[in-house]
Amino acid sequence: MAKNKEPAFVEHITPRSEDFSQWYTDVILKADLVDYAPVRGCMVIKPYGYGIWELIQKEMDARFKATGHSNVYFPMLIPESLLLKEAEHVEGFAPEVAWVTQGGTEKLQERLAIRPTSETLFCAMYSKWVQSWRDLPMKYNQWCSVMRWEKSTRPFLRTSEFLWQEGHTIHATPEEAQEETLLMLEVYREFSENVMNIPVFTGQKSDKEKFAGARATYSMEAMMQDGKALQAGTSHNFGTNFAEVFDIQYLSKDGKLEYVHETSWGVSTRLIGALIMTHGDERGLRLPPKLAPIQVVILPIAAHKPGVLDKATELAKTLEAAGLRVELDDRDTVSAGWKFNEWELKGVPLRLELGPRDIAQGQVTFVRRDTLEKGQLPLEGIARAARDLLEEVGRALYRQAEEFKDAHTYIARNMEELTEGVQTGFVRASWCGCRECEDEIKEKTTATSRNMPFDQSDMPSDVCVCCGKPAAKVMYFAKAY
RNA sequence: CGGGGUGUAGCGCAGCUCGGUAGCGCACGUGCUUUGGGAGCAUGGGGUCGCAGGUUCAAAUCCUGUCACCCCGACCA
Repeated sequence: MAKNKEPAFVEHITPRSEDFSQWYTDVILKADLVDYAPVRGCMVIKPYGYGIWELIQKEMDARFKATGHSNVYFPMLIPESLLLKEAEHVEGFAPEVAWVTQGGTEKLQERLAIRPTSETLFCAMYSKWVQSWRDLPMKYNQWCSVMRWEKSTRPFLRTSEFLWQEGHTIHATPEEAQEETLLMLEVYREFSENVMNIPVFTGQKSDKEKFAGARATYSMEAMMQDGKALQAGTSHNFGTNFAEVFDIQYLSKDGKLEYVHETSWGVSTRLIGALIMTHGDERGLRLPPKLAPIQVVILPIAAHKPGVLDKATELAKTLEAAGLRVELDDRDTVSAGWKFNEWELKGVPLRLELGPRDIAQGQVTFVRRDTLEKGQLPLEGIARAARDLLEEVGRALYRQAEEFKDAHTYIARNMEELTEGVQTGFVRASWCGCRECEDEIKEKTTATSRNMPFDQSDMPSDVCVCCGKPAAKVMYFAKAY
């Protein structure tokens, strides 16, 4: 057999190196994460894809609770008058709002927006609920879907309706609100690195790129394997901007009426897109162990031979008892070779093969999805060994992503270097801070400002990469999804 | 929104130029043989050709419109 030929399964997925976009589409469809819905721009998230989202929710929600937040549910419809209250906010979202204009057979007196985000609704309710400083802070979160009438869509990255969580909090002081804003960004960063195994750039957005109605927006930006940026989570500080418009006031300790300071923060099913584009390879998905709906797949080999299936079932039970998410693939309708490729496409982090030879020697054959490294483990103590291996897979995925990120992060001192850098990655540059330069950079390179790192100490240059005037900030630039 | 492409069986495609009984591979059903990297043979089932108009004795094929999806741009927290 010709060893240098590509294996047959490669024909089923467009090579990642050849066409990254098509590869992405092929992988999500073939791994059975989503399907296109009959509604324009909408997708159905299928069981395997939704399983990933459920695990994201579970991990994320525990972190929200641990930082003192409670879950609530707000309606999906927003009266037009409410949405129109904050001018900057409306301007930002108006072009992509879907409207309900009729109820049953009657035309509505006032149009209702299908929520593109819920700041205005939260504000309306907060203004009813807050009386005194004793009511503060209020720290709520909701898991829901929102709708934005996007012109061009891609599964998980940009769809008309998408699932997310939106946290909305109000505080007595600016200091508390800022602390909350940065705390939740930190929650997102920790989650991304430890649960998704994705390194991120955290920092503050420019005025141009900040959220409509926010005083300050912070983001985490992840680098995809084509070098483009994916905004993976945002945290906003509104100051008293919305409070003044919606009249959210409280009576302070010394008896004065004060406006509350408000924050909001969110992540969405876009994170699943980030997983795919960060870790995926030519064979398909490589899921981080903490988010894999199936962490270990067990393949009985020559399952018709006596004892094999029993032993495999026993192995599955042992691992399940140890708290692992296990699938025993005992299908007799497809060959072992087929199963190998299928589970690799679906990104299961660890595969255990159990055949007559393994059983005779009291061992199991393992294959790591991240490296495809193959070896043997004793059946004795297998649960512990499997758990250790899964942890190592997670660490290895992170290391690999981090190496890629570091190798594709460049320093630019002039426009030539910036232009070249954003072709394959992120560019760290000094910036004067003015909108004109940001626009010019986008015009010339199609790259946008991503965020300004918190550590501003290491300036690439003391003049702006674009206009040559004195530099004010270190900014990352990249092409973005 | 602009440029390019694609819609024919569950999936991948051919047929369209030049109108004349709907095809192929995979998958699926049944039987036997197989089983450690995408098994083999035999046999069988499945399609208002994206949708709507039009031309014609006759349309998957020609004409008009429309919808959806993919890629590249533009736009966009």
